[in-house]
Amino acid sequence: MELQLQIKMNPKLYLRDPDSTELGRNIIKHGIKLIHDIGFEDFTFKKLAMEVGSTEASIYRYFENKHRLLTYITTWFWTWLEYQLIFHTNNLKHPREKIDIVIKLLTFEVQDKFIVEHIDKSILHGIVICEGDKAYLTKNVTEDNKSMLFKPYKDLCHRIAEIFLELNPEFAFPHSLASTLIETAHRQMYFKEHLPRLTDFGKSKAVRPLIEFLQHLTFKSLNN
Amino acid sequence: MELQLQIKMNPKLYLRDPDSTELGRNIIKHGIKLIHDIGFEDFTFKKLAMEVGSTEASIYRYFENKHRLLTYITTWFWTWLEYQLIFHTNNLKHPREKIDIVIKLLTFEVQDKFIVEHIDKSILHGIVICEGDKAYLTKNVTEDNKSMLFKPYKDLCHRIAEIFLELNPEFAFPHSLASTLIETAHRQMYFKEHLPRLTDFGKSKAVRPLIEFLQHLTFKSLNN
DNA sequence: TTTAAAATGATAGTAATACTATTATTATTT
DNA sequence: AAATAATAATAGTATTACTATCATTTTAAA
Repeated sequence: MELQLQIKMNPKLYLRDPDSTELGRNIIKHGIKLIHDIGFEDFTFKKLAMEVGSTEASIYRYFENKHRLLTYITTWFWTWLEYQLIFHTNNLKHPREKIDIVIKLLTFEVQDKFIVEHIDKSILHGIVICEGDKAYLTKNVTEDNKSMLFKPYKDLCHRIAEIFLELNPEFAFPHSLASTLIETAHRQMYFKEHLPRLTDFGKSKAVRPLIEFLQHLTFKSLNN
Repeated sequence: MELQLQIKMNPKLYLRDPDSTELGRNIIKHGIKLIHDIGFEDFTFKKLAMEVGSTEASIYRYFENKHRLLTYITTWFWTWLEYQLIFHTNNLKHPREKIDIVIKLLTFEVQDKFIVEHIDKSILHGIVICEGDKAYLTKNVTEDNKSMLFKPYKDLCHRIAEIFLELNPEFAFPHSLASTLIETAHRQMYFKEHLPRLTDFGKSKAVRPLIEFLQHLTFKSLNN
């Protein structure tokens, strides 16, 4: 069973809703692919226009600039992740099981339950790992934050924090642990692939050691 | 007592050693200030040349591009941090105390023991928090890594990992915990200032809660 | 079904960025 | 004092990051 999914995005993320037109969806689709292939620094709207078979000017009608597009797709990812989290923890009783789901979601080890025809979530996950932080590591954070652009990330963080509190209602740092878990999952995956000496996982494809590390970190931290 | 310090940098980081000339040191000095002020994205060599009172072309004789300059200064920071760590843990017996030093160093709560006239380490710390990750989050990681550009970061990470193993020789993830601690310290400081809802620290200036969080995370993780 | 409105494509253009090259001038070293 | 090296001044190129205009196509409303 898979569910059709349409995520309603904050209108401040775009000039024209990319989800409402064929061209818009193509911008997202090829944008994800191109950013993944050449990296955010080398990515330009001109190159994207070539891929899409459209023009630079047309893409600028959808997004103010490439940074907004990056914020759009990473934000989309956080929203989707929260949906997945809700879905997969729905029938679980024990917070311990829910945390296992959180960790498996962050390491992309959970079967995707939602269909979105034009978004390749595995590639998108790769972008979030490599480029995701660049969405908020800018001089515009404060302004973007006021426009609520990071709300989905905060919502996800808060939801995870609440699960932590289920397990240990006395825990003093649920949000910090949640954001640390999210960031650490991604960063350690990046290190594992590109700077393995910063980890203890070796360069094998296995995600098992990473999952164990994240579980260790989380549960040790929560059991006071 | 303060010690004069000169850090020998990997020659692959620069075209001409900025530490060998007045102009070179000015490039580092004003580079740090300017990146901090306007952010790495808006930072250009032309603007830097204005600040320094020199020309774009002259700066290009020192650094291939602005990304190399960023890598240079962040790498300098890691080397300096390792020196500080060695210095401050020198006479300590118990690994517990050493870890406390590590955490205080990462949150900039330790008195600096080294003088470097042209580098403002407090501003540099700010850059490492906001822009530091951009040094390795690029499509050039692998190549840069082969040129050993990230060695100081790995060395620091390894040194911290060894301290962890002193406390718990059985611990399976010393390097991952070390890199997580470093990254988390910086990221949580960033969140605290710009996206406080991702933390539990509030927006007050106090670093005490952050230090407690990092201590909690580290010691709980290590005591098996 | 026609008409109006909206979206797109094609094209052009501007200011800034990210460089490279050349030559004259100023320091430094021998 | 001559040779060498570093810098300043200047110019120039390709690319980036946009904005503007207008003709054409697509979509929606009357």
